[in-house]
This record gives sequence, C-alpha cells and structure tokens, in this order.
Amino acid sequence: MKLSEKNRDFFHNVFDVVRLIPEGRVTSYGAIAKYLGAPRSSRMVGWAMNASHKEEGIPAHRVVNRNGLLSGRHHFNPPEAMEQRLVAEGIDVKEHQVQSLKTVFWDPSEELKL
DNA sequence: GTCTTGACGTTTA
DNA sequence: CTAAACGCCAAGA
Repeated sequence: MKLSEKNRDFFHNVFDVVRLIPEGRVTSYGAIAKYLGAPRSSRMVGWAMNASHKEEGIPAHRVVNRNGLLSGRHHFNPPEAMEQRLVAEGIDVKEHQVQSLKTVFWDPSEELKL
C-alpha cells in the first residue's frame, strides 16, 4: 500500500467514525486517532475535522478534546452553534465544556469495536 | 525548498 | 500541583 493512500484512508476513516457517533454522545480526537491506529496523531484528526466543513453529514460538534472542552467551537459559524447543538441533543454543556463527560463519552474502540 | 501554525495528547521536569 | 517539551503530520505563507 502506498503511503499517500494510507493518508487518504486516515482522513476517510475519521469522517466515517464521526458520522457513526450516536446522538447525545461525544468522543475525543485522541479516541478516534487511537481507534485508527495512530494514538499520537490526534492533531491530524483535528485537521481532518477542519476539512470536514466541505463534507456534509459530519457532526463535528460531537467531537471534543480529552477534557471535554469544546476546543473547536471557534471554527463553527456561529461559534456558539457547537454547544448549542450538543445541548439540543441532551448533552449538558457549561462554560464551553461537556458535563458528565464520562457518561456521554462514546469510545469507538469500546462501543464500535469490530 | 524552509518555516510556522494548528479542532490534541502524553510525558517529563 | 503547574509548565514546558515532544511527537505527529498536513497545509499555507
């Protein structure tokens, strides 16, 4: 497999996993990266999300950082749309941070598995 | 071609 | 406890 193909695959997989996030749940960049076999490449997940603006059906608002902080809210339009949507799905968000993260967290390695 | 920046996370001091 | 360094790699300047 060529290296460039693998990179494309990584991005594709990121989009795929994000699409699979259930309503009312959130996951982290690191969890996705780890699931894809690149636990140290969480930044790439974030970069993939940046590119996800072109795509449709990508609930990027359900992806937060490890602390449950809505680190990417500034990339939304308007920036408040992210937490607004999360709240609309039943997730409690305070101060740009997901509450009860442990409860709503959706780990692809555990939930999706194989 | 290089240099910087970035939706992150872990490790080390 | 907090702060900084490092790894990771894709785009834009």
